[in-house]
Amino acid sequence: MNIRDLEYIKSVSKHLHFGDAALACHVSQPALSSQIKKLETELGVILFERDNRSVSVTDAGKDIIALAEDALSVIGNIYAAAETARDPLSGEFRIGSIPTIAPYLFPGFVTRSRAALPSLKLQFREDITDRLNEALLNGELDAAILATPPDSPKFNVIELYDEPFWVIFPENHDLQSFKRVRTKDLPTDELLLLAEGHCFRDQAMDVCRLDSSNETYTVRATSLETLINMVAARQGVTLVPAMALDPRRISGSGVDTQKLNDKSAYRRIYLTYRKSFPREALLQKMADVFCEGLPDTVKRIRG
Amino acid sequence: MNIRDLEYIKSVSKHLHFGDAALACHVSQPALSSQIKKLETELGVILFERDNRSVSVTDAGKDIIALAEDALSVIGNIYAAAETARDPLSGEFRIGSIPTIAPYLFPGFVTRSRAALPSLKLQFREDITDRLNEALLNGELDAAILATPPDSPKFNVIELYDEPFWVIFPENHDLQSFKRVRTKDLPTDELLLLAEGHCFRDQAMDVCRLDSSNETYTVRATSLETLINMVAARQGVTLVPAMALDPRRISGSGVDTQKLNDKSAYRRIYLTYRKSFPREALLQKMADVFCEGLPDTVKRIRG
DNA sequence: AATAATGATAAGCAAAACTTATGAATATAA
DNA sequence: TTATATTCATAAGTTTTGCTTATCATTATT
Repeated sequence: MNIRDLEYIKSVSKHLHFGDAALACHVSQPALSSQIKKLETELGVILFERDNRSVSVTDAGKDIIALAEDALSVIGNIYAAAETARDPLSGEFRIGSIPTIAPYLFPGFVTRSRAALPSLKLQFREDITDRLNEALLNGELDAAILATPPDSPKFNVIELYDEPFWVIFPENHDLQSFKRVRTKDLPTDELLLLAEGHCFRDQAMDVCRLDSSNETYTVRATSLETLINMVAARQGVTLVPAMALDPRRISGSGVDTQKLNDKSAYRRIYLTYRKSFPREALLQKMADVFCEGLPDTVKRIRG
Repeated sequence: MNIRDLEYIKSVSKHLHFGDAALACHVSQPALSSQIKKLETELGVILFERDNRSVSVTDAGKDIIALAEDALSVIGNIYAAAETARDPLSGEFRIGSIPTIAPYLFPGFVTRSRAALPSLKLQFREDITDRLNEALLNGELDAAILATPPDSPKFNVIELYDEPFWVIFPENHDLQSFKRVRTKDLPTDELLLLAEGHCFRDQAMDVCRLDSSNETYTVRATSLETLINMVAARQGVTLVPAMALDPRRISGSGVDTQKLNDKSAYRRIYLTYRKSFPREALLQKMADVFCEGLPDTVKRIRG
């Protein structure tokens, strides 16, 4: 038996036509026919029932072709493992993050990684923490940038940075008079929050010592942009993580900002990945690239 | 890459010695060495670190050899599946027959095949000839027991037996006085027939030299049971093939029977299958099992 | 009856894999 | 130190395998 034979029978079972199958395998039809015949002899099993007009897969053939596809998939993994071993900084990489990080962290990262990791093919996904953790577990993602500690014993993390929280309030709001705003100064009845499922909602409620029983507002934004716009419309005040403070957006938009001055008013950002993920070197390098471009409003942990 | 290459690297990783590994693979040491070198070139990864005195597996090699062992295991399953499938007397088999054969032939066949073909999983279908031929052609059936010669040049047949026709008439009918009934003696105006599409209808009309223009009756039964019951109700007389004569059903039911005494008053029963069907041995065996249990009223062709 | 489609077969060639013989490096023993 | 043994690599030549092109046989279509 031969790996190519497995490709041949897979191809025939797909095309149900020896000529087309051969074409797809880049060999002549007689070559494919004779290899299949030889394999059938070796196995002692007819895989395809064919007359001069049509081809079908026998019952035994179905079982064997399913196994052949399994084997080919494992062999594909061998090539992939080799490629990874050859250069862990190349290949595909799927990374996700949450709506309160991705828009502020990923754009700069893309730019810098083009230089630092030129042969890496990145794919991004933005979703809430729970779904990212799930995607990570089942292998849909290779890593995620999260604001929560590892969710599973199968995960490892690289700690990236600590991100303080800022208050955003309308111009001429009472908060303007404070030199240093602390959580106890916040008008919790005016506080605008993200929707359920967003971890920053929980984090904001946490530093303000609110729990769900305190909820009086029906505002459920799904982005910080929305929250800031609502503050500008004098609907209330809100908290945002430091990275969301874009001076160009803030200035002249009718809102003011202050750093929240409690020691505990920050969140830690992690690069999370499966312990079994084999490209450790790539993860370290990516963590570096993430941290390179961080603004001074956050506190790096690495480097 | 080659399946044998996977065996080679597995062997080397086990022995950590090229000579011993080659011995275990029944090849010369240079053959094994050169194949491994070629594989390493193909993958672009060194699998074994060797100096002239010792061999060790590289980190990349460990991953790849683990995958190679996975692949070899799946390939082992292919051989195992083939071995299971090789027994042509095992597996699924879908067979069909017509309403004037199936009820009389299949029950006994099921019983006997449980002994003779214990690992065969049989599926039965009862339908009219045309639809069985169609099902056979498009692979829905593997074989059919029919009373008509092969319908397509793609079919082969095994001839099973010749089945005489019998007359069934009400007790005290005129036919009772005949020692030997011949077709010319039949009261064709009293003849009850199956519905269109049943081959036995055509066969009965044939021996009686009737054609469709002679039709005067509206009786269109779809089973011989119905015909016999109608005869018992003195609605006419009918013909049935020999296998349909169940003495237990006939005796005391108000009907009498006589074998039709013309030489040509019989039909031949065939086991029909696609020429391309690969399990010839199974078909022969099944033909034997079918013929084993035939009553003396029919004339076997085989054995 | 002619044409097209399709899988099988044949003949010849090219590539791959194997064998034996030998080389090169190094550890071991005298 | 020098000879010997061990071990993987290399070389040369042969066998095996797999491929290509050309062709056949069968069957469906026009």
